[in-house]
Amino acid sequence: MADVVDGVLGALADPTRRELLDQVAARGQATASTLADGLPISRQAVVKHLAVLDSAGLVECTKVGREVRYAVRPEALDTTARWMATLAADWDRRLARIKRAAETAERAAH
Amino acid sequence: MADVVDGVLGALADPTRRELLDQVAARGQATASTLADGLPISRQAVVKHLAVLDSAGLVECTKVGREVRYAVRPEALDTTARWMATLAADWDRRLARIKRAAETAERAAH
DNA sequence: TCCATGTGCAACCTTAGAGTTGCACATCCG
DNA sequence: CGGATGTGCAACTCTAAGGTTGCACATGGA
Repeated sequence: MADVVDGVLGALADPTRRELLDQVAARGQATASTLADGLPISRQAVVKHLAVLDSAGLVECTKVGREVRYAVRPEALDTTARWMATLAADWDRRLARIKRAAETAERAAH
Repeated sequence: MADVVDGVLGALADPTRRELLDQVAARGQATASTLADGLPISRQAVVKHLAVLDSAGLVECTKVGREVRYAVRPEALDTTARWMATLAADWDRRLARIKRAAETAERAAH
């Protein structure tokens, strides 16, 4: 799971890749050429981004004739969301414990 | 919220920063010098990472005498986790709709 | 007061990655 | 078949980010 999270976080760090994901999700399917039309970057740049997203498990690609269609894949994103939520909850628990300990010490000081 | 998510994703993309967050969370409080002792990088590198984490809202720092203590702050992480979970759910809905449409078309073709 | 400890600041090095361009290769269609 | 369209591959540029080092500036304690 750590590998998945690592890949997803690395992939989502780039705003352009998030934009690409939004586009692909909105269209259901999309090719690198089509996506490049709607962005201020070249097709090759889009291809590289899609490769990163693919190795992170965020998209999958299918060859249809001479074109390659990309679609979104929610599993890795879901895994990462759960990891993050768990981490946040863990932090909350630790902070609550620390606060409690501080209050106890405070009372003892009086 | 987009700003928060952007900052958090950028900050969490680096493995060293995730390690730092783990350390800070585990200790409750920690200084840059202390953290640097347990990592193969210099104090200055740690300071830079903590600055990134701070501007992402993932940690907060307090000056105590001549030292600066860092602590974890869950809000931004929680916000990002929710954003991500919502996005994953959105993708799921879209994919389900597409699948349904495909099956309907399949039936109609017979 | 003097020294040790902990930070802050600034200059510098190095590399990963975001982006580009050019061209070759495959596939569809008139 | 031959041209148009869509990809793949490779070399190249450029900037930002991670990391280091050196030194100056505070603060606590003997």
